[in-house]
Amino acid sequence: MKRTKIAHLLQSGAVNTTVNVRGWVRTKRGSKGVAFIQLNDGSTIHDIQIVVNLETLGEECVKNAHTGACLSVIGTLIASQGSGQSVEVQATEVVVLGEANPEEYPMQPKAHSMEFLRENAHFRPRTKTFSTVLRLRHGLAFAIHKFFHDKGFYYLHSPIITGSDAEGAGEMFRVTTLDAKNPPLNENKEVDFSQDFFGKATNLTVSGQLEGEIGAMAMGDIYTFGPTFRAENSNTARHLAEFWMIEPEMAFYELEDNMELAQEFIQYVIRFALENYADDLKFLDERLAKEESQKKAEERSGMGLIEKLRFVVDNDFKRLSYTEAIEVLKNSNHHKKGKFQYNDIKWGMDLQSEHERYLVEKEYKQPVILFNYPKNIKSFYMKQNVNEEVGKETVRAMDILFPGIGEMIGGSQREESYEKLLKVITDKQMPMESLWWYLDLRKFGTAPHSGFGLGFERLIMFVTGMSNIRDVIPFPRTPKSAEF
RNA sequence: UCCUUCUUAGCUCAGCUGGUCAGAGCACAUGACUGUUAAUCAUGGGGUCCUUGGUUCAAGCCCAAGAGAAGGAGCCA
Repeated sequence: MKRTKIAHLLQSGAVNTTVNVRGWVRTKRGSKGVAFIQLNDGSTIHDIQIVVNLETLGEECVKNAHTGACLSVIGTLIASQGSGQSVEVQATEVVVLGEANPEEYPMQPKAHSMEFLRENAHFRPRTKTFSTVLRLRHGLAFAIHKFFHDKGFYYLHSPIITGSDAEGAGEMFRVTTLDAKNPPLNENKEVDFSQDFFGKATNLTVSGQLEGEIGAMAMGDIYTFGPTFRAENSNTARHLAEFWMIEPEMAFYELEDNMELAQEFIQYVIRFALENYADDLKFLDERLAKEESQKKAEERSGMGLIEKLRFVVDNDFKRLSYTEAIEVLKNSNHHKKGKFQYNDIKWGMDLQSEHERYLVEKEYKQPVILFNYPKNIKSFYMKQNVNEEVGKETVRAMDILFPGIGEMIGGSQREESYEKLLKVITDKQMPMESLWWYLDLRKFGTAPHSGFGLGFERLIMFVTGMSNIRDVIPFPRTPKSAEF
């Protein structure tokens, strides 16, 4: 008999039909004559209740239906006599496809700590919270493709292995087939990468942006969406060594167009989640409310998860130039009372996360777009603003800051002038030879263009309300941790 | 990488000033119960107190080193 997914079963409500459901046991309970099994197959957050009449079917058939076991159940979908659910399956046949020895199976029908679940990442998707996160992760990925596709953007597959070491976004993972114990050396006693697989030193990509610009300078609007890798030894709830990034790159976009697109994009995908994953979000909303109620009053965010998402969808993000932001910080009571750890606020400094958090969480209480940053603290490829006083040069960069997350998006208008870009590269003593093709884009048919990068996991964190980035990716990669 | 904290039963944790301190709840097993919703009730099994070394008459508790984890910082997305 053909299997019906639980999501479909609950939606159709076709009572008095015979169905076959298959899934994993959440809990089993019951008395002498009847057993109740909560079965879940991942298709929805909701379980289906299986009712087993032990007198007619015998106790043996559910003896091994412990938490975690996989079952195939044939039965009749009926209106439930109980109050916890509207329909249930009155079983006529229960087959245990895969047992789960309760003495050894680590998952239990109770709340586990997120740490424990990370250590059991192979069973983690069987929990309510994590399967909900995974459904939303899928939904958001789909929404991202839909948003860009509907706008006429092309999905460009930037390389995972890169020979370019000039992206400057962070420490890189070396990719090599050379013998780690005994690598070939050149005259200078350095590793001779000319003998390596690619004939040169290669790494895992830290960003697809530079390749994205190649796409934009021919296809107009493109986006990349793939894994990126940073070998930074950062141990925080907001960083991963392997994470997914979305990087659109658009020809003929100025910084303002870039900011507009970024806001529209975030609002679109969040609206998509609200419209298509209401049940999952409701569960996360309640979960977060429970968590919040245990916090001290001053640490509470004051808004529920769904409320927060609606707010972001319905309101324009606050736009603020870096220079204005410095003024706001300087004039804040927080600063005057010396409450910032780095309280010496002056133009030209890189904003610390406490400053960003103050702006987003205390001053404006909404997403904030900061733009026009000092040239000296930003990347080489960003376009410089014109007519500025000496020592106060800025570039057309923008960051979008989110409450609880920090930087969600970093982007800029790119320098399209060959001469200006060449000068910056020379001044910064960057390796010209690996950037020849990047410079060629300016030499031949250059155009104003812009783009940004969005950390997919940080978006998922915001939408799900999860507080640790390791809990929004199936297989987190962090320093000292690559199990599974 | 730095700072702080943590590591006791399968899980979540308690364990006071170093001296009946090997404990609870849940889970699990067995039994009871005619429809349960984290079912309930009774009984039971279950421990390298992270590791190593030290102090002490005596260490789960104090000290040192190591391992792992969490939170914060830096870096960033």
